[in-house]
Amino acid sequence: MTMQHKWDVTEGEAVAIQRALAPQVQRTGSLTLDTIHTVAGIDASYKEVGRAAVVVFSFPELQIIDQALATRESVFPYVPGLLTFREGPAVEDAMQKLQVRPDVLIFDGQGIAHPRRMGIAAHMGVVLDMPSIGCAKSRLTGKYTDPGPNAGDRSPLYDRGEQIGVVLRSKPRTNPLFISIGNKIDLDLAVAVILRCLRGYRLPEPTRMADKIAAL
DNA sequence: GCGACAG
DNA sequence: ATCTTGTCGC
Repeated sequence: MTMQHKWDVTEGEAVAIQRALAPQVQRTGSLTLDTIHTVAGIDASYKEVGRAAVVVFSFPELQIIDQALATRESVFPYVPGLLTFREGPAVEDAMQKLQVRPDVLIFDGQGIAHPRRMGIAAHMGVVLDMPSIGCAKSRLTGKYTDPGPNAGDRSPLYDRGEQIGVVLRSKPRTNPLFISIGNKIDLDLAVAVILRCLRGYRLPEPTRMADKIAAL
């Protein structure tokens, strides 16, 4: 059974929560490219307060059909590996304001490509009990060889004997994206969804738009 | 003990 | 994440 947890915790408690929640991540799902009709991009920005933006797009048309914004006092500091405890609260608020419940969530951060396999996409996927994908702009953990120079070229991301994600060249002459599953989806479908959300920019349309809207 | 380190 | 103009390259 999935239940909620508090966000007002110490770093030690945050790590304990990640370890306790990790077993609840579902690395496969029942979704397919044909049953996905909506995808949402999620991102947050920080100044005095934190702002989280969620933008829902029709899929595969990629037209905006809903969006929500939420602000929250930033309490937890940015600590590599504990990003969820900084951005999670605002994301949770924004998700609650949404009128449409998207089929898949795309986060600007890691999914299971994380030391404890609990990056923000995996964590929020479990808490919200929704399919989710991690689409980070840089590496947190894992080893890989640079993917080829063409759009679509990819190479596996490994850590401790298992593949935890895919390093994807989304656009020529730009740094690759780090794709990993969040919850209730498999890696192949996650990559397929990201590829179909690309529109000529390095970032997929959902997170690119959420990024733009979250910026203060 | 020395690096690495999502946003 | 954020501070920040112009500039090199496709």
